[in-house]
Amino acid sequence: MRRITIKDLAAMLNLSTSTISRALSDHPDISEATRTRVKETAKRLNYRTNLQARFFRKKHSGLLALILPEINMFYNPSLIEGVNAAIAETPYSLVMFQTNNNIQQEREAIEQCIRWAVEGVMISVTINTNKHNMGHLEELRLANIECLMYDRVIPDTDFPSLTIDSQLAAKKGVDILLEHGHRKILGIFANPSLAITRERIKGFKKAFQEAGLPLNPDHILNVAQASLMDNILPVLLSNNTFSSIFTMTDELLFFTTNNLRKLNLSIPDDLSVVAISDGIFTNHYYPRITYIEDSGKRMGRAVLHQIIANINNPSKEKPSRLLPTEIVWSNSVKSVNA
Amino acid sequence: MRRITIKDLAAMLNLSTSTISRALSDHPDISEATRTRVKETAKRLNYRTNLQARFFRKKHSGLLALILPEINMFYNPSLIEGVNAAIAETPYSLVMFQTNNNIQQEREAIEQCIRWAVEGVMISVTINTNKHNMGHLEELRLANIECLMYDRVIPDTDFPSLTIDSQLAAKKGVDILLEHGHRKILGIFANPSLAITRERIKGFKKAFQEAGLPLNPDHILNVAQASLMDNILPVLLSNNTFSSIFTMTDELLFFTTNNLRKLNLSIPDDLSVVAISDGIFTNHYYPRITYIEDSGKRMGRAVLHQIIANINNPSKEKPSRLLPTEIVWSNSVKSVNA
DNA sequence: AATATTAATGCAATCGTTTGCGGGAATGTT
DNA sequence: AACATTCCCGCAAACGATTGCATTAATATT
Repeated sequence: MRRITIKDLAAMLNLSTSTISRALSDHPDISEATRTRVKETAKRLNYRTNLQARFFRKKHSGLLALILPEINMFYNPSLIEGVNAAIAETPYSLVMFQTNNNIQQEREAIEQCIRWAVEGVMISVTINTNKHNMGHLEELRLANIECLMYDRVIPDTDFPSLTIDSQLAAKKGVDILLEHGHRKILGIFANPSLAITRERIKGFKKAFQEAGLPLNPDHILNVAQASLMDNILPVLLSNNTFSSIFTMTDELLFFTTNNLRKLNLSIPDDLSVVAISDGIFTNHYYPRITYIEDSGKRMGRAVLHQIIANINNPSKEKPSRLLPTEIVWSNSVKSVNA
Repeated sequence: MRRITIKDLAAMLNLSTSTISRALSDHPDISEATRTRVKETAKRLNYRTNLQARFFRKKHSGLLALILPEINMFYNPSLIEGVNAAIAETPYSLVMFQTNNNIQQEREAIEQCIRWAVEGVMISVTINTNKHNMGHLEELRLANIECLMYDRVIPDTDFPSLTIDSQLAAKKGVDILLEHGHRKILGIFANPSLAITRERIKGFKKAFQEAGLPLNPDHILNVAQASLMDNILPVLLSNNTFSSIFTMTDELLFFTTNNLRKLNLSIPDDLSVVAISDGIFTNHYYPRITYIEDSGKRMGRAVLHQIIANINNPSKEKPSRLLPTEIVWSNSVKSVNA
């Protein structure tokens, strides 16, 4: 049973394919009468336009690509959800690629994007991608494909990007702790090769600086892999007398809470905790944690809308944007004497 | 700067497009000399085959669709990861749709699949999809598109499906508790309109039955939404004297651990716990939980390989398969006197 | 040397849809 | 009545790649 095509409809109705095509897309040239006649038999025969053929002829693909480095429990799921929710209201479809933080896989994903002639690429780069090995991103520009970096971005390039205002978010979080009298704050950060890590560390430092307080650089912990915290944190917490912890992501927060539980330390009685969080984990976890919201879902929506906007403004300047963040309060912060 | 096409190469090398095409795909008709000549200039000019055009001509799309009802922290992320990992080794690309457990969105997703002429659809249906409203799935069959249900499947249809052996997995989990002397076991299950829920409940019951033990039906808890547990569980646990808990998913386990923490009940001293789990959460959470592994990543891989196998065997029978499960031991189960 | 065989390439149609252009019939205008 | 418009529709090319078949040139066979 072959697929019904416009030709079939044309033959069946003694019309030309052009008339069928125009009738189906409500072209004013076609009379009301034949228009409904065409549409009815199209429906009756279960005709569906072949998007592959349509986009091929129209010289665009109707495809948007989402490239992500990895998928864990946090952030990326809600980002995917946001992208999917937003794309459903557009004529585009989403193709997905995962790079496993492997730059070679990232190159291949981008090759596929070019071959597919996707109209836009939303990419969160691998942990190893930087200014000096991003030739594959340049290929996108050469191929005239819009590229928008989100979350894990490479700063100071002429590719547009979309992230939260990481620096300010971190500062806000630390400010909360400082305002509650905390001075010995352990800052837990991800891999420093990530720009967002560096930005959030900057915010951490800035909070101390603007408060006119000294910062012990040993109080900044960088963990390349969150699971390493299970080794580091018990030692660190027993050798020091931190009164509070700030984590730059949900994943780090998760491992932090695990370790506090293991060490029989409770929040906020033994330690106050603030995090930058997507909000999903923090809104379900007990005890509730005060967090600076970095909603993956919102980011997903924003990224999708932005890339479509960029596609529709091929000439205009495409600036990088920083999304603002809000504090979501809970009881994970206790006041202490400064 | 237009995209380089085969025509461009042909003109440039004074060859026909057919020769270019064949040279690029190593057709034996083409001499070694011109073959390398073509490939070199193709590389030099940064030529990339237009997949849209190729697949259009070849009458297949090179697209596989993944349809999922929702994306939460658990299971689906690792399923997506598994699918992505496996598809990377194939010539296919992945398009994704999310239905938000809305059957209308599911219909639209399937419409898109047909329009795109995807070659296979991997679908976990919405909570509302059942034998009597699955007409949209029949459309796939009419369109000659392979369809494979996974995880949330509709049983007793002639669509092939892939799930774990839910009944056996649940039985295994409960057996562990029974063997450790537990008799008052709280079974926590998801929405009973899901086939996997019903299967797992069957397994729960079967464990008691085969052990020749009575089962109090009140000990089976069905929660439509996991977050509702925050209201139900405290009451249930204070009105009863359960010695252990079995949860059928990670999400239910997560809310369970939350509530135990809130109630100051510890695992396994106050309550033993066993779950069916993807393994990601359970391998990072403290305290560790003994679980029956239902790895989303493995499922993702299996689903992808299965649908490709089905595509390549259009005529053959396509049976539904049940994946086996293994127990992963931890210290979340304490022996009690029966 | 005539014929058969093989090797290398080109011709042209094709996939399903869109679209610029042109044309005939009906209607409107003077 | 002659002309200009408007309305509806068809013709045919095009998008980029693939492929059955034809064609030419080179080589082998007798």
